[in-house]
Amino acid sequence: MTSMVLSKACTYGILASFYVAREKDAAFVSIREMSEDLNISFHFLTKILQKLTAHGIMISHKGPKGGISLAKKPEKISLLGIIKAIDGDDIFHECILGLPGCGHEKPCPIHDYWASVRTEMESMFATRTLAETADGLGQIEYRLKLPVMSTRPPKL
Amino acid sequence: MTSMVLSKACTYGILASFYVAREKDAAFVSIREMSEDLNISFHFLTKILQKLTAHGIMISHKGPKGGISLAKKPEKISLLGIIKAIDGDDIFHECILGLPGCGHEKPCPIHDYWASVRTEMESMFATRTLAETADGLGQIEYRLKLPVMSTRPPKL
DNA sequence: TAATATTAGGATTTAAGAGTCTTTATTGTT
DNA sequence: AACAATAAAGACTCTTAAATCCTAATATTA
Repeated sequence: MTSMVLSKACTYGILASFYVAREKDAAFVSIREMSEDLNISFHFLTKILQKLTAHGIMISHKGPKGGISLAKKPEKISLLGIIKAIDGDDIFHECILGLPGCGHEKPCPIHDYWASVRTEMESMFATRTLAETADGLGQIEYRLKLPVMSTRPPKL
Repeated sequence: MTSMVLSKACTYGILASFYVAREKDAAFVSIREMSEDLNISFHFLTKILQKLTAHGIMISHKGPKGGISLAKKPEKISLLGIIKAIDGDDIFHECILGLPGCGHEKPCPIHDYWASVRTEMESMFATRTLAETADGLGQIEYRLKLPVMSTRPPKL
C-alpha cells in the first residue's frame, strides 16, 4: 500500500539541509532548535545529520555554541549528494520491478522506459543544489516547517 | 536507508499480471502454480490479486479449474492502473519532501522540478500496457522468475 | 576545573509493510 | 450428494523503518 521515492529520513535530511543553508554567516545551527522549528524528532534528526557529516556534506561541533553547518558552499551541495548519503543510490540503478540481473542483456518488460525516467530523476536531483533552490523561490520560511500533528484530547 | 518507488506488493502484482497475460486462450491461471513459478508467497500473492479483481482488472473463479484471468484485453491494462490499484496514487501527487500543502501557491524548493519528473513517470506507466510490453521483448519467460534464495545448509 | 550545553552513539520501543497460517466459501467432478 | 480443488478472508507472526530513550564524549564558559 505504501510506496515512497525518498525515505522519511531522507526528506528530513533535505529539509534540514535547506534550513542550515539559510544561515548566511556560516555559524553553527543548533540541532535541537532546528528539530523544534521543523517539527522533526531531535534524536532522529541527529542521526540523519551524522550521516551527512560522515559524507563530508556537513560539519558538526560539540559543546555550547556548537551545532551543525554546511561543509561547503550551498551551490556545491546537490540534493543528489544528500539523497545518496542517506538512502544510498539503489533507487537510481535498480530494476523498477525488483528483478535482480535486469539489464541490457536480460531486460525486464519495461527496462528501457524506466531507465529513462530514472535517469531524468537522477539528473534533476543532481542539478538542484541548496543554493539555487532555497534562494529563488518564495515562502521557503513557511514551507520548511512541518505541520504539528493534531493531538488527541486527554482522557477524562 | 530504504526508499522504493513501488511497494513489493505492487511489483509482485505487475509481475503476476504479465504472467497471466501470457495465457492466450483466456483460461484461468492457477494462483498456486503462478506463485511457485514466480517464487512469490502464495497467500501474499492471493491478497494482491484480490485488489486487482476488486478494481476490475482481473477476474477470479473458485473451484477446480478455477484461478485468475485478465478482465480485459492486455492492451487495455496499463501498468498505471495496476499500480494505482495496489499502491494508490499518492506517489503521483504528493510532494517529494512530504510537505502537505505543497502546491502552486506555496511550493517547496523543488516543487516544479519534481512535478515534471513525476508527471513523466506517470505518463510512462500510463502508456505501458500488459500487451505491448510483454510481447515485444524477449526473455520474458526467464526474467519473470524471481531467483530462489540460497538456502542454508542443514545443521549436523 | 567545575558546570553546562551540545553532539555522538548504542539500546530499546513502535508502527507498518511483508509474509504465514488457518478456516470458510464456492465450484467443478465423480 | 459427496468429494476435491480452489479462491476469499481473517488472524497471526516476522522484519525493518521510524522514533524514542539513555549514557558517553566533547567543547565552552565562568
